[in-house]
Amino acid sequence: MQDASPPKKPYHHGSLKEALVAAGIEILDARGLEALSLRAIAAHVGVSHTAPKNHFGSLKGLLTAIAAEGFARHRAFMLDGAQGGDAKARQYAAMQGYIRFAQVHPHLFRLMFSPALCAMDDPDLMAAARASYGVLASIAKGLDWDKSGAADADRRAELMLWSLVHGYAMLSLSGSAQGTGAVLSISDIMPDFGYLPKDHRAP
Amino acid sequence: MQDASPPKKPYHHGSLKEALVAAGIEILDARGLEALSLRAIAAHVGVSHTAPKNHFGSLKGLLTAIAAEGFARHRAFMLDGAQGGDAKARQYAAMQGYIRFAQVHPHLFRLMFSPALCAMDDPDLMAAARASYGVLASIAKGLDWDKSGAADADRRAELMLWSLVHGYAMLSLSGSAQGTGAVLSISDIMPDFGYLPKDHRAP
DNA sequence: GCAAAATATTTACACTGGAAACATGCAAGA
DNA sequence: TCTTGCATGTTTCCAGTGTAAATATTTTGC
Repeated sequence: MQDASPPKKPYHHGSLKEALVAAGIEILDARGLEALSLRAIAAHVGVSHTAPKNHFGSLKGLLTAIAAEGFARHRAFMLDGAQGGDAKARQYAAMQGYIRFAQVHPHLFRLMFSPALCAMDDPDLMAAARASYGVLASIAKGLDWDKSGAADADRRAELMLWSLVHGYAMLSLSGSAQGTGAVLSISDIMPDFGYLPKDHRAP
Repeated sequence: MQDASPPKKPYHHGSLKEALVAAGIEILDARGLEALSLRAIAAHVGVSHTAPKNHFGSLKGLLTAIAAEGFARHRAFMLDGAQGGDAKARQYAAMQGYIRFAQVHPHLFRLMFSPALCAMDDPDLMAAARASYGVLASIAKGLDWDKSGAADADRRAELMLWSLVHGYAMLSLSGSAQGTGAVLSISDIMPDFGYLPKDHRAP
């Protein structure tokens, strides 16, 4: 009787593919993008620096897989804390989750939007990114922006919301916005949410 | 009788410092970030690959200078086409200029907001970035956002506008937003400007 | 003119990602 | 059981990178 998990069980290491992605995220969080070399990731797992090639083809392939996993966690951040709340609470949780993720995983967040490092046309990455985008898009409807009644009003409202939140997150990481390093709040850029409770968790 | 220009006139090359920055931007526009190596820039100017060290200290120093020049051009893009117009035309020109710059110099634009590549605390870079930000901030007042009357309403309106425009520009470069490659318009994310004339110039 | 400083080159080194040849371990078929 | 085939990793090598140190060359100040 075999395990019910997916049939692909690597031979030697056990599950090198996932281990490499996990190691990449650990290094990214601990030491930043500069330290994220193919050799460093491989050494962290305990294999030679050419082992990843079998699974990912090249460094870009590995970074793409890391970014895809990043989008999955990104989505989880947005969904976290929104279960069982009303519409407004869900809106707030999603937007604040977007920003909180960028603060907790700044280097991973940048990697996820760097076409020079990731293959943006990778199917897995696109699927993960779209799933993450879907969370934000679903709450855009309830914001009641763009009351023009135009045919593409929904799509435009999504793009507005995404641009606003993404821009705020990016600027805060670039160090151009502020130097305090304080916890960012969506209410800084959305007056409508100014009355909502402060962050319910530490950074 | 000497020239009235600033006293610092380099000795051998004539003006290596500026030539290196210009070469860097050329390579960036023509071949992207991956091709922007210290050796490539030096070869483009015709000096050894260690020559830049005398002027910039390290690659990071050179990239920082390139980013500073980028902010200067960025500011020029926002001011371009806004001379003599009314307030609304100036608002439109600035925002559209912000986005158009990101489209014309995508790699330079990314570099300007990459703390891993530039020294964001460099005085020259900070001054150039602040000057560029000032253009956007000056038009934020006229947009009449955040009518809450709060003490920091102005600063918040600036941050909102900046986040919105910057996020839109960044997302369009990441390839996550759309695949058409069409000319971006600020009216895509600002319904208020939907009635304004289309771009008055080709991309 | 001469010493000192600024500017640029040469050389060397540690590091990177990738390619090729080789070794190892698992699966299935005779 | 033995053997063939394939997926998985390692070893070795290579071109390329940024940086440091020693050296050469030119310009400036006196």
